[in-house]
Amino acid sequence: MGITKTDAFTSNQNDMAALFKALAHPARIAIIEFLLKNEKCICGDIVDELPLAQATISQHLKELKNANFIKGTIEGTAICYCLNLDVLSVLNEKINSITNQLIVKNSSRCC
Amino acid sequence: MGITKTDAFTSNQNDMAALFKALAHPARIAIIEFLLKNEKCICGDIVDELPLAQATISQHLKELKNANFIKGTIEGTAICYCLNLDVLSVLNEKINSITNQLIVKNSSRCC
DNA sequence: TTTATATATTGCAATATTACGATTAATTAA
DNA sequence: TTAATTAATCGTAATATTGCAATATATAAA
Repeated sequence: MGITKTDAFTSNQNDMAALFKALAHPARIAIIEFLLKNEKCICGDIVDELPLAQATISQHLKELKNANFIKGTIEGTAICYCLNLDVLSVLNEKINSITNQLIVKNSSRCC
Repeated sequence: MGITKTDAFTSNQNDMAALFKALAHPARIAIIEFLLKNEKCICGDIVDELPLAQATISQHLKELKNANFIKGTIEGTAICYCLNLDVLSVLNEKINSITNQLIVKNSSRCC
């Protein structure tokens, strides 16, 4: 059906999936890497950097914004987008937690 | 177009996006959580646990397997699926790296 | 006010994903 | 061999995503 059975899963499972989904496209990874290495982080710069149309990049920025990975402030006609440390920290901790649980459990693994 | 411009991005960007994509569904998060807390990890058990049809779960398992998050060994008529620590560690390090870069940079942030 | 500049939104076509019933394949038990 | 069990694959319908041209919106400069 192409539709995810959201109701069938816990809100934590849905939230985690949404975080990963926001990062599940190379353009959005590229945007995050670009924001990491640049002080100035205006949409126009990203359009110059990536081989995608302005409308497409605006769409990817919107998805990253919806997932709270980035935040934008208006600077004249331009918009300054920056990474949001909070959400990245949350994601980091969740993956750390899974990896650590697995390391502990790994002595009694079945495969 | 619904098609991602894979050629336009670095292989590292594509690889990272693929890892995140494999985790971008609540059912696959649920499968990973299930494998984390259970010693026995056979497909049938997951079908009992999740409110999805066997064919659907098999598909999700295939995606996790393709991304190397899980590995399966044949046990009689059943298949024993387990988490692959290696890939989780790689993902963990990548996110750690991004988060740490951002923490260092955060003193001079623009937003 | 008019014009230029920068980003967002809309509409649409192409492709991908999700879900499931039905079937197939492979192994075990009888 | 036959029947039972388990997981993978196929076919298909419904929905989502990606990408872009065109347009809209909003601010700054002239």
